[in-house]
Amino acid sequence: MEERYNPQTVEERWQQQWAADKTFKVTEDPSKPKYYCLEMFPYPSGRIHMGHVRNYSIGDVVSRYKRMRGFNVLHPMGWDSFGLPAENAAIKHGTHPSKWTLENIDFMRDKQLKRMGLSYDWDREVATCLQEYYRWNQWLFLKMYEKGIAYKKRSYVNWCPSCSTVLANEQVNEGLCWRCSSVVTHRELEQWFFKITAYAQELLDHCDKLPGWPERVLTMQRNWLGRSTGVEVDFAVEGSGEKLTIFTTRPDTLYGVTFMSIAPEHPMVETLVKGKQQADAVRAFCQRVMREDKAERTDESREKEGIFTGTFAVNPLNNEKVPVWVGNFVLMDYGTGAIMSVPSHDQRDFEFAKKYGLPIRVVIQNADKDLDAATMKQAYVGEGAMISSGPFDGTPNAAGKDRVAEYAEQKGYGRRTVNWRLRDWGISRQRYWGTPIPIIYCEQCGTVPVPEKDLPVRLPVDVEFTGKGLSPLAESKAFRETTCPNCGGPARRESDTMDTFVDSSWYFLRYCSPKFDKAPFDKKAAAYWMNVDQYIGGIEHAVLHLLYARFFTKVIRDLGLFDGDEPFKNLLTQGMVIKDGAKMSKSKGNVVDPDFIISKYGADTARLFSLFAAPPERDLEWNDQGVDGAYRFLHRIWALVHKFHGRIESVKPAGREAAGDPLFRKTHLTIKKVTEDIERQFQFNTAIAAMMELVNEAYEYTAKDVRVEKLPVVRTTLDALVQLLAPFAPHIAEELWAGLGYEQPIANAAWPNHDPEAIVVTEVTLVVQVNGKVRSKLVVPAGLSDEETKSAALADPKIQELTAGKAPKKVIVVQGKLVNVVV
RNA sequence: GCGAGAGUGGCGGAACUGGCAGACGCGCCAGACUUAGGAUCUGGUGGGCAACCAUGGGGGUUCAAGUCCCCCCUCUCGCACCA
Repeated sequence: MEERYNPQTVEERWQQQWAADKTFKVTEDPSKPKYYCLEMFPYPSGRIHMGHVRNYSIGDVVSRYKRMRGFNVLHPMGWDSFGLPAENAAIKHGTHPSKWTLENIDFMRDKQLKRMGLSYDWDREVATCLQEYYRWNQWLFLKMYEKGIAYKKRSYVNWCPSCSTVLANEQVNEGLCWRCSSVVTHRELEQWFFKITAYAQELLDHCDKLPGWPERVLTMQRNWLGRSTGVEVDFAVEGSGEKLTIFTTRPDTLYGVTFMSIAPEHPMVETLVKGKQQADAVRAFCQRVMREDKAERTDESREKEGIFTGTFAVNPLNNEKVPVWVGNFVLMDYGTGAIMSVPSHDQRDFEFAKKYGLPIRVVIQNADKDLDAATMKQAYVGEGAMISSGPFDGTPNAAGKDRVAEYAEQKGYGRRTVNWRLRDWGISRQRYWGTPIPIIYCEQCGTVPVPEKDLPVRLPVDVEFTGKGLSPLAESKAFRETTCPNCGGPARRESDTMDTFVDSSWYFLRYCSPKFDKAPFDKKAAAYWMNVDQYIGGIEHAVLHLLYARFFTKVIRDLGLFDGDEPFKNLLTQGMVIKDGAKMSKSKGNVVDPDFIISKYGADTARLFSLFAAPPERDLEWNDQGVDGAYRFLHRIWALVHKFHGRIESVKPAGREAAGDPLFRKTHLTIKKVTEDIERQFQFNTAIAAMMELVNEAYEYTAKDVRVEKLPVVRTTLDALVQLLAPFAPHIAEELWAGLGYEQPIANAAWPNHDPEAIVVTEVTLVVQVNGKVRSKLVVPAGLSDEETKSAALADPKIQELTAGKAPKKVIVVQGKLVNVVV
């Protein structure tokens, strides 16, 4: 054993050893409890960043800890390797996306992740851009197509002009592209969708069955799903046989309707304006609104505008004629794209009515009975009794909702419905570097799925990357032109690729049997390993990846491939790594390079600091001097072990006879504390602090020469310390373990248990308060009764002096801790 | 606006069912060893001379409040014309 800790040599040695021994290779073993620990796999951008270091350090502690506790731990890693940056690099530098991506993967695996000493089973590595993986995307797509879950439709979609592709709703934030923050526009296109809405109710219900998920993620998912119940009501359009159907959550206000509003995209616009004098003005209005980009369109502060179509519709409840308007705030893709407007009880309608001089009628009266349409300053949205509502007058509006709904259903012009904010997932991408959608268009046979035997539809390599015009696939004649699998006639391939979120929606299943070639995964292997016991990743995927993965799991279940409803039992969302109060970014110049830290201090220090500086869920403020502290701590442990190296290997650890020895006691307390901190929501920061305390105490204990009879205690302490350290700083732990004379790697050693007998106390320090203020402390034997404790406290001279002989009003005793004398 | 989370020394953060606020680390101060120290070790370190005062602010409950209750302020994140 070297005198001084040298992380570079130690780390290299053990990384090679683990690789040579295949220490972390696992197979299904029914005799052992399994544990599946997973960190979100990275996009191979070329370099890992501190967020990755933190993410994988957390996962590695969990995995190594569970291993030491006797679990058969599946801990895999792979690459989310389809995506735009590869294609952009191709356009800019002329490197093929495949070359760029595979080189990045090699670099990140061999030069970065492997240098971190992570306990992955590298034999299970997957890369989504390889046909061995993406063929199963295509296979799943075909199964979903058969079941009607994958379908094509023409609709208005989000278009990012910078990425030149369509985006799903989840991928637009405040009107901006999630990836490049460009302003998103609208386009009417024919696109492939996954019917995630068919699973909306189940996705919502199962939110209640995920107690291991952070509440805020579940809240975000519930909000995103956005279930609302209401009623659809048909209004007859005057002068035509057609009807206009609206959706409302407030059927209790149906008698207050004074006009209607429809979306500019509504298919009935043309019918409504036909032959009217304002027809051209309405068409122009619709055109203008539809040209607006998503950010403008959904800006809440935007002025509400509208235009009368010239046509009236009839409210079926009271047979009143109300004008039909087109409103710029009405959304085509929510509800029916048409709404009834009740200015008295809806703030938006109120403002709209005031602006255009439309009538206002109160139909819910408040408790003070002072609502008056003529004097109202804003809509009244509270509770009250229904008025001016025909047969429903006097009904409390809450009950009225149901009564009106029922009435409308009976009369045949209304029905109760559920509406979701969630839209179907648009998965077509007009880009090259993704999974080709396995569909062929035949002039004769129409849309024909690629037969399963013809999978995979491979991405052609010989395409051009110009960054202009259509995507490379659409421009490639060789790819596009094909024959119909049905009739053999000329046909054209679908040239869109799948959203890369498809890839990450089931990769956790692929890890269970990554080489399986008969199906996406081996059902038996998945039955053994699934679910993921602990999933760890960033909060930014709260409603993207995490929702899609839940959806896919249910679809895969319904395809009969897997028995389970949910993929991830427990979810840990780690905080960001920040520096100088801001997220690390090139533009701010506050990026800390993991390679630099690892080269300078070693991976163990990098891991230790990223776990020590904050609890995992919170943001972590990077501090270069804090890293020095972690480094110093490892040096201190090294020096401690080295001090006894050579004369302790043959010493047996202390047994119960050592009870009462302060270091022995502290050692067992530390085992208890570290174990509890890991079990209790992964409080790694306090677990490490506890180890530091033990080291400090061991330094004190061994400052002078240690007598021979105390060596067993020292042995116990050093053994435990190294075992506890092993999941956090595995390389140095291996080296020290060997230094203590062990021949088997600590990666396979057992986690220590604390001995309850060893932490029993014989004396306690009693805090004595007078009127709630600490006035004295005294050491008393443990296990005193309340009465004995009280006497001991009152006998204390300091307390006697303060109470001045007066009898206390009251004495509170907290056994073994505290006495409060109230005078 | 709605929802969630947070506010504790110079800094990152501890404090489990209410029971010694500030564990542990950084930084800082002093000392030791040193030609030297940005290495290492030892000690000290919330404020105040003190009584005392201190967990965003103000009330309250309690023998006792960072922790429980009420009101308010600030910050972060998510959602936000969803009818």
